Amino acid sequence: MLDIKLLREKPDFVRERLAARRGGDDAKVAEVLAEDERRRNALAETEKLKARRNSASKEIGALMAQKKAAEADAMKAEVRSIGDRIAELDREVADAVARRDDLLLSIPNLPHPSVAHGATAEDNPEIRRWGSPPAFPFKPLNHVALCEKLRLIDFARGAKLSGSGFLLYTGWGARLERALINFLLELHQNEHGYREVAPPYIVGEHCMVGVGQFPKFKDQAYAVQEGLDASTLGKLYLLPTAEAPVANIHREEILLGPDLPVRYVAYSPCFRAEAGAAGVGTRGMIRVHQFDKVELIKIVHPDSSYDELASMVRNAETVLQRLGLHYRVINLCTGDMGFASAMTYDIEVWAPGQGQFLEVSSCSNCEDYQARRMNLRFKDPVSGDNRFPHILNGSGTALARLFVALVETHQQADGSILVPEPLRPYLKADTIPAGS
RNA sequence: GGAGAGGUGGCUGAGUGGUUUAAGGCGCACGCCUGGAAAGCGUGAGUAGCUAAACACUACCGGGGGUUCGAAUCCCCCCCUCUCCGCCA
Repeated sequence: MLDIKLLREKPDFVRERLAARRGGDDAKVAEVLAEDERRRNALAETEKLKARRNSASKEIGALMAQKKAAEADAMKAEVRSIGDRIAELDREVADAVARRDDLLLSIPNLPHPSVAHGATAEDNPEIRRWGSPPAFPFKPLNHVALCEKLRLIDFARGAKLSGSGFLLYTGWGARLERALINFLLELHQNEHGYREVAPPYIVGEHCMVGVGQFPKFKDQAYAVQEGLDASTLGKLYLLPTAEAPVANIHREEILLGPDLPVRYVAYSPCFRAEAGAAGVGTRGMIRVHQFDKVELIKIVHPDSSYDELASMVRNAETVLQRLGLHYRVINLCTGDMGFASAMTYDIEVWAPGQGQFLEVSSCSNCEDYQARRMNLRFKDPVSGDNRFPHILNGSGTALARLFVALVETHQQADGSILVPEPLRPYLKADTIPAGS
């Protein structure tokens, strides 16, 4: 969430930054400030009364010790009426805080000043391209045809088991998926300095709030309940990204300065309801309800967060370079950025069978927006103050679309798929044979 | 799921209704002492709110609610940890 002090001190600046976003509702600023004002007024009064009550209670104790019961009783009556007013004011404070915080939780992060103004994905500046689209001396197939021909994925039976949007990986397909997961984890751990963690795949609601998934995207999550006990519904959710548990690992802690930067890499499946997205580019593996992803998370000092973002993007790019896949990096404009992000780079890989770039990684600096929501702080070694660190997340990378680009790019004239050299130790094969 | 025990500051550990503004100890920071150190002595130190800032004040003893003039302490609900039992990959 945003810093309430920033809203108090520079409300016009906040309004202007919010207006630059798609869905940035700058009208909420005034509502937040009104609740904050109500809270402070009630708080000032209740604290004065509490000070009076505390001192009076001590006096009562002294009077009773001196056996002055009549005087003590008179004071008790006075304090009792103060107590009623305190209870009233405390309710007002609690109500104002609840309303203020509900509003704050629904306000997105402010875009970094350098982010390009724009409305849609059309306005995202392209930063760079790597490699070039492969040229085929034969008619290349798309991944759906390839997967069916090589029996990598059984789309029909996946849908039979769990409905459309769920994949059944089979044979070489399952092995390739597993090889990719291991390749990615080991790359980021061994070469890029991330610590590997394996998180729960079900997370509490507070974690979803912490990273900014909730309350806005509640309709996109799978809620789970315990058995038939519907009263447990709404407490636990299947994770839409490993960011949800991993970014929250240190929530409500005060990290020591030397602990930073913290860098984690985690594999997890990701579950997304994709409500309302049916029929939009849903053929094959491009948009599915469950996919695998290797996620990168960093918790860093505010001064170094943009350097850390740049290196995170390079870490994700390394994946595509090693696998010999053509890609481009774009910088999301104000209108296309995610809810919690101050700046986002997307990496899009070229899928020859689709004739388009597919997003396989999104690397964001959320600055202190998430840290504030999860009350994660660090002790600044210079000032000794407790401050909010910056939290970054990036896919390193999403697997389903990587799978698509890989098989489409490296398909051979004989129908086999050439396995890129760095992946061979993991798959224990040079090619996926045509007649598998 | 059942039974029992527990949750107090960075750690340890007192505290069953009123100078507790949470004792004592360990550890920490600073100072005195010393040639230097240790020991000793002294001082300080939690988190947040409020404030332009500071002082003061308020809140915080797992979380929430209640009783009371006053709650770490009494009552109720919940969460977590540990031990044993049951079930289980």
